[in-house]
Amino acid sequence: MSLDIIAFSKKIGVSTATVSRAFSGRGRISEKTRERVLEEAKKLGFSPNVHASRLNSKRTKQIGLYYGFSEDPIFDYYNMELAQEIAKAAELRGQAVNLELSRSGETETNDRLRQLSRGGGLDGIVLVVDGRASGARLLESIEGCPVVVVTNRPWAPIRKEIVIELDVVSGMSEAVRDLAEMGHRRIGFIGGTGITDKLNSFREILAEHDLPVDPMLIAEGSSSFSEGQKAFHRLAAQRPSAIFCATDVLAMGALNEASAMGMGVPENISIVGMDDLAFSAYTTPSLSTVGIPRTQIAKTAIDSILAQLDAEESKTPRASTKHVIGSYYVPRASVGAPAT
Amino acid sequence: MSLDIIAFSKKIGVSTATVSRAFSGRGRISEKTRERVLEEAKKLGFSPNVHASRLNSKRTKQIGLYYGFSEDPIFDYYNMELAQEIAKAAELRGQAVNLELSRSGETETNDRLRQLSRGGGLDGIVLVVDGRASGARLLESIEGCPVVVVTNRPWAPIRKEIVIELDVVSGMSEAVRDLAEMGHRRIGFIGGTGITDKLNSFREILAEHDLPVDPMLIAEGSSSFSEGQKAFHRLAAQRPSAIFCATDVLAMGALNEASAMGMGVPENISIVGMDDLAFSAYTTPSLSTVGIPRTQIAKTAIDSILAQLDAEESKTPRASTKHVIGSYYVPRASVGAPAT
DNA sequence: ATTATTTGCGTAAATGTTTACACAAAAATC
DNA sequence: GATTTTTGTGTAAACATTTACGCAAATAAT
Repeated sequence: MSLDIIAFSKKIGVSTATVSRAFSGRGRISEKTRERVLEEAKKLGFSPNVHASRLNSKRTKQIGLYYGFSEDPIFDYYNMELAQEIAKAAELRGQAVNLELSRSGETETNDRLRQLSRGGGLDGIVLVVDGRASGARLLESIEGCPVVVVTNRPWAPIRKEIVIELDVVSGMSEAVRDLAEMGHRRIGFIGGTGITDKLNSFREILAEHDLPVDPMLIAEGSSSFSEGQKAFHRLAAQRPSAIFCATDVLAMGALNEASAMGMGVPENISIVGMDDLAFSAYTTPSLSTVGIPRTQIAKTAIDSILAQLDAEESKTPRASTKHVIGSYYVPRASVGAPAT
Repeated sequence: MSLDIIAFSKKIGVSTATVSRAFSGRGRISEKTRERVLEEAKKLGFSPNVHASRLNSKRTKQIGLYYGFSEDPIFDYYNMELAQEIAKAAELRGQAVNLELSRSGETETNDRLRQLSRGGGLDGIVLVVDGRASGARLLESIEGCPVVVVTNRPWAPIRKEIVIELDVVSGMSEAVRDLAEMGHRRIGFIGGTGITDKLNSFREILAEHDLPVDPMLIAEGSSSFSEGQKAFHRLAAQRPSAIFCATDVLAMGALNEASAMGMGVPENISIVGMDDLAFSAYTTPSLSTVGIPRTQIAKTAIDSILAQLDAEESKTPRASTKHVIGSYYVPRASVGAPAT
């Protein structure tokens, strides 16, 4: 069918080695020959077969992106935006991204990860997890290629993995300080299941600002839009002056319900979200939110993988490394001074 | 490093052929041996090398997803949601998705596509394009693997490609009919560059409903949120009773500006978007919108590729095929009867 | 019980590259 | 001008599988 390297090299009168060198850029080859080979290749329609190529040179130029969540497979806006950044960062380093959403069950995901990591198909794996336990089990299925674990929970190293720990506290602190300085005293919290960490951080931060932690001002549930509506409805009865939501989508639910209840935002109540989704700038009023620099997460992840590959090649011993990425606060129109 | 098939097969006392058959499921092998091999593999930590495997069996189980846009590389919410659906559909068929966002320039994208398609690294390519010209050029770089072109413009076959043409007219018609029946007469349009097709369709549909097409009620620009705000501001001065936006993001800009101008939606003005993003249900008020079934696009795309591969294998002659996928209307809170 | 068919497995020849090694020609050094 | 070094290219051995083919054992047909 399509030309192979032997036929092609014969046709243009050089050896396969020369052709290989022309394409890979590795090895010694004169600039003139190189150009001629590439030109002829374009003319005759030859491209080297990637599988044969990868069978030898170990790098595959592919990075796998996996989401291992303790609950149902989620691929929400936050993760979509993160995936996009990772794809961009990978591309800048000449890597393609192999995207696989969560498999049906944990066993399947484990099998798949084992297969992929050991099979040599990937230069590295970026594993985004939310829970410690399930994440750890997934990690154990990965063997023989660098892994970066992106997590929002504290993570003690299991193997030699690279950990990117997302720290929401810094951004939340900024947000709470902002609210406190405006005079807010009764600040509520709408959380989602599995994100009790955020709630704990919230409590601590309130305490630091000498603000009361009223259990009646705390709602937990899933992190869906409708949950945001319901939770807001419950909490509003307690007359908080501001509400902190664990995700932007929850915050949008809250915004929506506020409007339905005839409460003006921010005149009657201030609302803060978390995630800094692109969309959070598009709500009415635009949503104040706490975000984690996704571009930085992505860049760190990809760079770490490539660095680890290089280290492996030069036989440098490696140990688990941790990067902690902080968060920031974006004040927007959904926050204002409390009604007096 | 990790076990190869020769060492592994020797260790468990079978031939490499048997191991290969156990993993692939192809060829003749007794259930008992098969199970034993797989079990031992798990125990000893063996997984077949994917590159060596793919070098022989032609299928790679990877489908490439590319966005070829005439303008700057865009990977907006709409395309993210589409990508997600494609990844899901692929996964159901045991395919992984190789995601590459647009390269910096068209030449680079072309080279990359040529390399990937001829290199044998992909079972097929899904090419999402917005313009006819650039899409056609990209398509010409693809050789030697099935392609599905997803387009919202009329597309005449170039090679033997499969075309998925998205038809927004059906959904827009529904929407306009709904507005007309409610009594709307002055309906405006906010479009984006490169989507004059939608505007043309809009004009035709209005004409069908004997509604006037007032050029003062038509705004064109980019399809960003801020453009939506600006365009709404201009159009509102002309007192339309409803506005049709070419994308949901434009519509969100419109919603935002309406609120800023103190106009109630839908009491003073109705707003309809297009894309049916998940987020459009989360706005305040929730956004009526016209969508195209993304799940169906994705399923059609993946199935078409696999069908084409099968056809190739059995040497069935193939011709270009076109699937036209219609749109639907989702009425929500942003639409109501016009003020009398 | 004999023959025909099917089943299970091993042997060995692809698969299409890369790269270590060898070697001549060209360039640099003395 | 002779020797050393560098450069450019070719030869052939990996790389780790799959699969066509062959053959014995097991099963089915007569």
